[in-house]
Amino acid sequence: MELRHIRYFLAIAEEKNFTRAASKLHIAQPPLSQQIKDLEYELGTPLFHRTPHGAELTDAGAAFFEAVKVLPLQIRQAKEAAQKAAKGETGKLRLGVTGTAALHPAIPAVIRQFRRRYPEVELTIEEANSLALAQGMLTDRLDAAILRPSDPDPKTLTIEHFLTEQLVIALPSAHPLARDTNAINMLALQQEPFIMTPRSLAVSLHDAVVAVCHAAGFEPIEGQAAPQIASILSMVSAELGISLVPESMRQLSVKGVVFRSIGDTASKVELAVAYPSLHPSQPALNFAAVVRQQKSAREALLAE
Amino acid sequence: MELRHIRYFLAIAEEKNFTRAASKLHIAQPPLSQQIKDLEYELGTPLFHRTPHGAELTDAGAAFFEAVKVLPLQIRQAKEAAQKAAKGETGKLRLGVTGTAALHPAIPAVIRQFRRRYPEVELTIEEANSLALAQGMLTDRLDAAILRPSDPDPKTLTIEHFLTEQLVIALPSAHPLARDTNAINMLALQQEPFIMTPRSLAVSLHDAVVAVCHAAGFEPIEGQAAPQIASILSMVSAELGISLVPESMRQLSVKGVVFRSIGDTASKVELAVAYPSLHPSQPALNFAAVVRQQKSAREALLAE
DNA sequence: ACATGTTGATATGTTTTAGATATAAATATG
DNA sequence: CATATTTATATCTAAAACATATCAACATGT
Repeated sequence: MELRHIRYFLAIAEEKNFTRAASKLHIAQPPLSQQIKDLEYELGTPLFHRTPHGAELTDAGAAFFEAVKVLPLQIRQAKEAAQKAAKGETGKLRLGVTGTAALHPAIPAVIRQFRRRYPEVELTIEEANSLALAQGMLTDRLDAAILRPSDPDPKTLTIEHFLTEQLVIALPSAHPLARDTNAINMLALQQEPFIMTPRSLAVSLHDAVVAVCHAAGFEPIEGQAAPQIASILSMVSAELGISLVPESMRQLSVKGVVFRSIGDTASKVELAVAYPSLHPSQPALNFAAVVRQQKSAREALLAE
Repeated sequence: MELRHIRYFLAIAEEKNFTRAASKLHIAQPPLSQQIKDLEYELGTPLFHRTPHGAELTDAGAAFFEAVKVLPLQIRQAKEAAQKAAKGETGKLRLGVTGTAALHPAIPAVIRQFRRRYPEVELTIEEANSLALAQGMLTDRLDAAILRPSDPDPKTLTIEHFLTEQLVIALPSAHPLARDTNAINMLALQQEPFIMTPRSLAVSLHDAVVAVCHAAGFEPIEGQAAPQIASILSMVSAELGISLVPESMRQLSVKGVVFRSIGDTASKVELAVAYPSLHPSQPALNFAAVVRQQKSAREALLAE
């Protein structure tokens, strides 16, 4: 039995007439009779009473009709389900976000935009450092991530730049330099211990901090290591040292910590969207597309 | 899209391997690849990731799988539904029973047997006189009936004899002849008015009564006409006359009525099963078969 | 490292079968 | 009773499913 038999059977059941059904099916009447004959042979029972004015269902035909009438709709829905999944309109997106990015207002904006555009995609968000995110994507635990890119990232990931932000200085509020709200010259910090995330966990942030110091002409004194942004700020608050953090951290107001701009040296850290190069899921590609679109919108806004 | 595509797709999804799926489907591997390619083209998206060690579902493939995995079962069930209906194991039987037959113990036995043999058939029973039953079958209100056959029944009905029963005399209990429990000679009744169903409603019963009188050598005096068996007996009870009724009526004990056997003359009325000759429903044929079987059983029992 | 055995894809020929055309048989209808 | 319906049958054609042979890609094991 093939779907053709079902389609032909249903057409005759509806038209109650072989000839009309055949023309509706865009075939001639003899092959239609033939196909129904084959179907009846396979079922072992006639499905229609043939009369000189058409055809009507037998009891067996009526029972068969009840069982198969939903099939064409089911087939159409199966097709649509496959196509929606292929377009990434259904399914799931396991998204990773690096800890120091979640506070940037562009990130929730991107996520909001994605949810609006793809409401049927089940979205789960995981927060971790950039290294863990990269590994998550390679081990198929994550589909895409917002992270701070680093050049030595393996070629197995596709990374698309999203935005660049400045670094700012996080100071204990009791620090002498905190009295002034003006920008601070980096050289004034060359004796301070720098609280940093270990390079192994967040390559690009670490390197950016070091680069700023080098540009100012000194090597930073490495103070306490801290794996997450929250712990950095509480260490600053505890007066264990100072830190350079992305400016979006200003969103976070922590007691005993003030932020100051860098006065003399240019600095930048990047946020990017990443997904596996090998078999990226369609929702991941769609998410990257939303990021690109948001990036254009941001840049148009900044250019005004 | 044809069911072949679904079957092939499901086989590969299960085996996760084109070659193994092909041998399971008893076809070679190239046509299988070709069919899947065609299916993917129709859906507009790949369904499998081909790898050097087999094939696994894409997201679209997984969505398609969820939608079509029940189809083979559904097709099988549709087939079975048609076959059961064709065998008369499902559907309905609208059965008519003539009023003077319902009391014969063989009738409930037949119905009980049919219900046991065809438990999924919806059975409705209607009681009416033989004429109404015959018309009901010709106007497709009834599928089969137990009735008292009469020769002039149109050739549009198939009638199969079931059993023959004797007539007995129904007397008011105050009647002088009721004092004796012996059989009564018909000639003793030639002055009594006979309460009868009109010939137009129950040809064979009427004719049988008249035949018994003729055999005894007299013309019965027609008394009150009564359409149903219950009214005959209450008229006898009211001493409006006497009546000849099928012996199964002895089951009915009506106050003021006694039954006596006919002493001298042979008499018989028949019960038969009937169904339309033109398009008998399978349940009707099955019912007739149960009647035949019950008839054999009865005759074997009586022959002992 | 390289031969070997997997995998699925491609090319081409054969066979099956769906469908077309022509016609017949059956049965209502004017 | 002729005519216009209906579905069924016979025969042919064209499409498509399938088979065989072969290839290309990749993993694996000596």
